Amino acid sequence: MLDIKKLREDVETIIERLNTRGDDFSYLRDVVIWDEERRVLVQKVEELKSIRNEESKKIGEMKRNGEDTTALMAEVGQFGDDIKELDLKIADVEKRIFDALAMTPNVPRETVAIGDEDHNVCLKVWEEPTKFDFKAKPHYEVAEGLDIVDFERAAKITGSRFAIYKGLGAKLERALIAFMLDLHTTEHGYFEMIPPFMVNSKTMFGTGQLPKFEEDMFNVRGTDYWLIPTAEVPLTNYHQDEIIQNPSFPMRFTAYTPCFRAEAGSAGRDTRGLIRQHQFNKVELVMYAHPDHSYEALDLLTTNAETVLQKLKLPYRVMQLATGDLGFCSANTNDLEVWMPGFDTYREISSCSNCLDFQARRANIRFKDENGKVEFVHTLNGSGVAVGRCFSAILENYQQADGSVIIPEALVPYMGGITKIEKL
RNA sequence: GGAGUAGUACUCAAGUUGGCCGAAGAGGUGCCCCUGCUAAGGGUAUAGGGCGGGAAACUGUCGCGAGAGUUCGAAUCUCUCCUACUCCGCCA
Repeated sequence: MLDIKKLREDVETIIERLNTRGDDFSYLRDVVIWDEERRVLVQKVEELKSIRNEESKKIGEMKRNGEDTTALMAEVGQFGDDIKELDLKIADVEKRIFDALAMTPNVPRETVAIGDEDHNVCLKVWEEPTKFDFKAKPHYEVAEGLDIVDFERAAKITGSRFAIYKGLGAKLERALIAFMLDLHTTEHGYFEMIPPFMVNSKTMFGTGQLPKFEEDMFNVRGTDYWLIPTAEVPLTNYHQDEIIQNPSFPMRFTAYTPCFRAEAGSAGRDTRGLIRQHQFNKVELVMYAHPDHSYEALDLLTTNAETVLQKLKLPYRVMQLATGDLGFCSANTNDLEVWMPGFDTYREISSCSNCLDFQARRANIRFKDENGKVEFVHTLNGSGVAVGRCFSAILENYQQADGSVIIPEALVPYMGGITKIEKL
């Protein structure tokens, strides 16, 4: 949620910068006008309420003294209707403002390149793409060759875009989850949680999924519960409606959860394999940062996610997203893209974002500093990393000519000493 | 899932024949005094926050789980919802 006070101050600059996302945000000028209307109405109604409060108090005193109050009661009664009418007008204008702001994304950081995804900037390349002396297969062919992922039966028991991990495939997925959580909790200072995998609408609003992206989520029929599209949702909302006393920033949370996405707008894209599933596993990293230091926190968060890929020796690059490619809540996002030999390209495996106070305003997450000043925190989130895509990247980068897959050294302890997955 | 009870400030808790309650009291915490440096005693302060007005001092309004209603006026009455606890049912 944008700060209405900032919008008041300089609506033109904000519109200009929002427009770099590739949409038209000139409607925000109306929002500023509505806000002025609102303040005029508020002043009027509060004046009336003040009088009414005073007169009502007087009635109470008079009644106690046994005086006749019918005249005064009738007089004050007149205020009631005016107050009611003004309150309705205020509610109406507030709803218009709220609805508009609820659908308005965050303002991109000034330093972010302007344009669509072709303008994303490569900040870093780690290691050269893996070389093979045979033709590298895509992960789904490797997986099916080893019989460790079953797409057909998943389609039978559920539907398309689902997978069943089997045998050493299931073990590898589980090993990755444990490896990532251990890394982040013991070496990077994150606090581990297992949150609910369903959340209510208010929580979905807090992190920006609702109201705009409703069709991308799964809603549990007959309830106000939604399957989480990422653990960012429950983790970021953990301190929803709270004032955190003297926090030690950056506060760090991590969780493994499955993630559920309807993929409404991606029919026909990535239909084969594990890249785009309705359900996938992810280890998520969430930070609350001091407003003055949230970009340092973003660097740290990105580095923490990178460490996963470095320890697994998976080549990747870091891309700073251009304005047109930024997510709704984000002001600045670094994507980690892992090298996928089977596709001969880099694919996103983590997305690390600084949302500034945008989500904190929506979820009402504040803190009180030593001076007693109450402020919104800055929230950040990033994958640390997407487990299914990491699994796929391992299959593609560690595949051998005979169809087997070497287990990355860092994972061997988590695989019970197994160093290679071979066809049985 | 059924039935009942409750939800007041950092904590506990009074207040529910509507007005003198934005809220007694206790604990906790801050500051001061006495003693002394281990207890203990006395005094005093301690809603935060949202939304407005104001250069500021300050001030208005809304806040007693949430929302709506009745009324000149609601913590107190009515309705809906949420949460916790107890009992029953079911169950990993």
